[in-house]
Amino acid sequence: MNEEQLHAMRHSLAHITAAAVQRLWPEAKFGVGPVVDNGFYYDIDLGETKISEANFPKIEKAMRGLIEYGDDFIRSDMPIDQAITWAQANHQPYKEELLNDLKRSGTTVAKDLDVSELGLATDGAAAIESVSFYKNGNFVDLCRGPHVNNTKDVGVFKLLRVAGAYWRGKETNPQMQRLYGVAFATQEELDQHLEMLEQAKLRDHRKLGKELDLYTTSQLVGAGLPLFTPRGTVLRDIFAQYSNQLRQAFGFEKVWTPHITKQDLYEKSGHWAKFGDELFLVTSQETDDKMALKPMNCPHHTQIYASRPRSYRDLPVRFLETTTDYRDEKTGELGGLSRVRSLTQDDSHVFCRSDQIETEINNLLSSARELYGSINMPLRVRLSYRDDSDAYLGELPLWESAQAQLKAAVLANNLDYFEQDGEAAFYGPKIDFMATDAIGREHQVATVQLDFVQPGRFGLEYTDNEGNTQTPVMIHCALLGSIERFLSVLIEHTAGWFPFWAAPEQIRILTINDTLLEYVDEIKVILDSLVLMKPVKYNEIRYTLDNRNESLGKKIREATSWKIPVQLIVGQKDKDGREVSVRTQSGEEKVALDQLSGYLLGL
RNA sequence: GCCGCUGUAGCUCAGCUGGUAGAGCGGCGCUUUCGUAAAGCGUAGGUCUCCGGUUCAAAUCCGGACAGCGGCUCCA
Repeated sequence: MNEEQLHAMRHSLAHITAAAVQRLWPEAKFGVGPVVDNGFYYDIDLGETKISEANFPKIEKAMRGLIEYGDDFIRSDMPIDQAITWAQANHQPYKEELLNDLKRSGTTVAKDLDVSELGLATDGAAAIESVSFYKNGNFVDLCRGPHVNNTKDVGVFKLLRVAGAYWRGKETNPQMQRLYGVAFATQEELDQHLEMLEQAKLRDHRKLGKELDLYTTSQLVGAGLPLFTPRGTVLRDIFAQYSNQLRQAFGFEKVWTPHITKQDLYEKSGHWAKFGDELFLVTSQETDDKMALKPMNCPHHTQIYASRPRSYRDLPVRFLETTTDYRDEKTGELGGLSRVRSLTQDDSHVFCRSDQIETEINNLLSSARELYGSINMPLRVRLSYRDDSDAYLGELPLWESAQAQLKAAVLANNLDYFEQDGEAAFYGPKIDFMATDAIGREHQVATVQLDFVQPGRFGLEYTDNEGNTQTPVMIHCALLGSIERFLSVLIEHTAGWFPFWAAPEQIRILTINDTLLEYVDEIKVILDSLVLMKPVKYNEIRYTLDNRNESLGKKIREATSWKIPVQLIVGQKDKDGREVSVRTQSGEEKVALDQLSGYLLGL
């Protein structure tokens, strides 16, 4: 089956879903029902009636009934005004709205809805005169098609979930119920897909975070405020150190800024106007100052820059700070480590002349490539541009120039990229690195941002070689992004098998009985003196000893389920041969004691 | 924030239409010193997330809060 047929099949199933719902709830008002990855959905307004997964058997049964009945999908065309009358007569206000849009401009205007998916005209601004309908059985729907010929031709499907979704993606619109289904040509493909979802659950960072004792949460501490255990903290620290080290090589210097600040700072930066309702406010009992927990660090760093006069010879000035920010995200947006209210950024800011932008961005892009290369994580690069809304500060020509410079940098670095309007920060465009989680959702990790706005708002200056006052350009960069979100992606990417250099517990020594402790001491002397220098410098070996009175099998089982990369098994035979049995994911081998250091350094 | 679902021992879960809580793993104790993914026996753990309500009686029904999950919206 080709893509087109699969598409028609899934789209037809969306119609059959709607038809089944209409049969069960005749008062249903329908929105749109497009095809998505692996399936389809249909948005339906049932008023006070709420569909839950408990209703799925009933709906699926009705769908199967329609499929077995074998209605043809029959296309018909209707003049647009007649179609509007039809929508009114059938109490379908959402369809009526779509038809009115079509009549007015030839396309629906909600930017988040893929109009071609909706089967609606996409020919630009010209008003259209007639629209097509498809009918299967008693269900008639505005639709461009195409569909399969007959309801019997839809393959196999399964309703997966129901979720709320705002009409046309606008928060102020009524909320509809979105019925999601997956569909494939054969039962085997459907089973494979469901099996893949099951496998993905095993990599879920929330599950592994608990199993591998990386982080925890507490109802007393609050939502979106994860607590990191010793193991999780090793991961946080080692990646932060790596990220810092990469930039320190390019002249970045660490700074430190406080976690609370007067509101004035954000009013000046422009953040207050845009994000004021997402700040945690702090009250002072001593002064009338209005304070907030810092939600980001760039305004603070501007104040360090501004603390003394700067010459063109001083530039670029590069600041680096790994620090935790606090954002009062909407509760429903929180989840695992990927969206939290306390997020730690490996943040940095370059203040430079415009002729230095290219080199600085290249340095940062190469740092990002090295970091993600070291963990074999493929990323997509998103060039995040502004759109024509009024959500952005600064002059349009500066934006256009900034966007062109970022694109040039991405091209020069041969990065796999796509461009997206409306994803920029309010102060400038971004190069965002996107990673994929276990079930295919994308998350932003590294980001490089060009900012011509904040230096001006804060009155930042330097003196050029002719003695004139100039405004520097700011480049924002985080390589990990939020450490919490980075870890969520890392955990799912590796399924908890972290690279040797990053594993919280790198080595576990497993003894076979308790007569070997003197020999174990010799091994410990070797491990204690071992320090990795790549990719992170001065990375001392982290090991433990399992000397419990348990079977070797049990010790191996436990060490493996903790996903410890190296198990050193020590028994009488190893002692006699002055060697150890090294067990890794790729198998087991004997290593002579005097070669152990070299062996481990080579991992 | 919105829509839907969920919350039982440290973990994974059982507990039918209300009659007052159970398993496996883990923990602890004893025995065992055993070379490649779980040794044997014994034992202690729970105001069933919290607060209210209905009832003779609530883990079970209802309301609220808190927390988690799937989406929507948002992400400096």
